[in-house]
Amino acid sequence: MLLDFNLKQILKELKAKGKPLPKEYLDLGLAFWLINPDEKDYSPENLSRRYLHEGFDPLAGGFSKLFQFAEKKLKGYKLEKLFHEVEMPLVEILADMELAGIKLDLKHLKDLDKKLEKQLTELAKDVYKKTKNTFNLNSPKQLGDILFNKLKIDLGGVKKTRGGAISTDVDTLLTIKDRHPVVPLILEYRELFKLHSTYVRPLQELADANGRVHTTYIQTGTATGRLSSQNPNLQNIPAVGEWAKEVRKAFIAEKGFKLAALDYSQIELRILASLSSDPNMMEAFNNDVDIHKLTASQVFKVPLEKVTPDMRRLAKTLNFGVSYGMGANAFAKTSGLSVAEAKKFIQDYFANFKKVREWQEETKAQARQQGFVTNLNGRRRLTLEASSMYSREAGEAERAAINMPVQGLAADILKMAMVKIQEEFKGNKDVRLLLTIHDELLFEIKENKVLEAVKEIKKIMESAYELEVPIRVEAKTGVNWGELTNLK
DNA sequence: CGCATACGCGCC
DNA sequence: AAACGGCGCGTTTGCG
Repeated sequence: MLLDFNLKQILKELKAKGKPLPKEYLDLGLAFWLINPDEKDYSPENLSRRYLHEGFDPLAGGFSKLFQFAEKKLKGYKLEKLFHEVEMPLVEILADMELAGIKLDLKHLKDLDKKLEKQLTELAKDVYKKTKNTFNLNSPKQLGDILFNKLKIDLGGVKKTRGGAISTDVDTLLTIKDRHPVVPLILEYRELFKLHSTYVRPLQELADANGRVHTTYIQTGTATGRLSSQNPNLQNIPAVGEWAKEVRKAFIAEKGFKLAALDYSQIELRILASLSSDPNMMEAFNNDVDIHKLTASQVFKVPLEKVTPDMRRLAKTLNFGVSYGMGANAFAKTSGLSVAEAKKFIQDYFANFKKVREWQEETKAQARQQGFVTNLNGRRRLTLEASSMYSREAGEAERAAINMPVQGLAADILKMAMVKIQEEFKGNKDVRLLLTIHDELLFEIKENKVLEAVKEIKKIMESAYELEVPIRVEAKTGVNWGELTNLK
């Protein structure tokens, strides 16, 4: 039995050298992450410091002693199954995904790069002209000074930052966009600069000799059970808007292959329906009704046919917000309603989904009383601040507490599906899992195998876990990530 | 000079 | 005045 930290890295190195993998291995960092996922650092040095007060010196006894210590805790917390059957098998899967990487259309990126640079130069020039000033457009401080001190734009409705400065974020710029002709230019500059500096430019630099980029997944990177991705982060590639589409078009399939994206439809809301056993919400999913539309019809008290796109959009915000514990203030801000109206909508929402509120209240009580919450698989997270005397702190912990069982189970379901998919397609060179984006898996599949493989993957994903409502997966395919089309 | 922080923003 | 859960990253700015 090989016990170590960073086993993914070890496996990657062995694979790269064509050497055989150890028969049995366990990752200690992962074990300790399951025990307490809120630690930032899962190195042996830090764990030693962290657990010293329990009369234990991990470094003294070596990794074997350390694992004995972890094993006891995993057992006590009923986390062994998650550890041995989900997280550990995932290590090699992630290693393979990282080694595979995803192919980039470097020519497309270069063209995009040029277009963005040209646009940015023009926009900046225009901004300097309209403000009669030359300054660093990327400095919120300088920008705020120009907009509100030099141009004396009205401050009505403009908020302050944490540090007390006048905010220049998108929300602020949108509220003042009709107060001065330069503001829309700044909004556009912001959008394009972000795309260029965060995506288009770095991606080109990170591509290997075959034009593929290799992310690194951090398996101990979140407190809820999700994965995170870094260097580059391929879980936050732009998805909305025309420019975003151009960026996504740069992610392509190898010659002879196609990309296939399979994503869980409304997985978190399905989980919420299931956990709360809310009859109303369960019925929607059992009957395959559009949940946002249904919510709209109930909150607005109109028949389904009378739901307008605006009503649906509002209901969608409500549906998402509720699982995060959103209050009237935040809902008002994101929906454009007044706080009073927002409050009313949230009330109506919970009147319709009574059991959802009950479940949330029970979970918050648990968080306060036991100091931790768990999801259906035993995945746990400490919630010590839930009983804080500071209401802001307690509120934050409560919101995290009601979110974790939902987000954490969604993460588990995806991970369990990944493990099953790997078992099914082990050694199959025609089907490669490339990326995971929380509720979505992106594959590269040999052209003539796409239909067959996608059908099988979809089946596995939809049956990876049994909820009280059906789980649905949508599949899309195409030659690049920006132009995928539905596959049914 | 390097480093940490503030700010802002991309995704689910 | 008042944070909506989970992340990673680029740029600016101020500090040692």
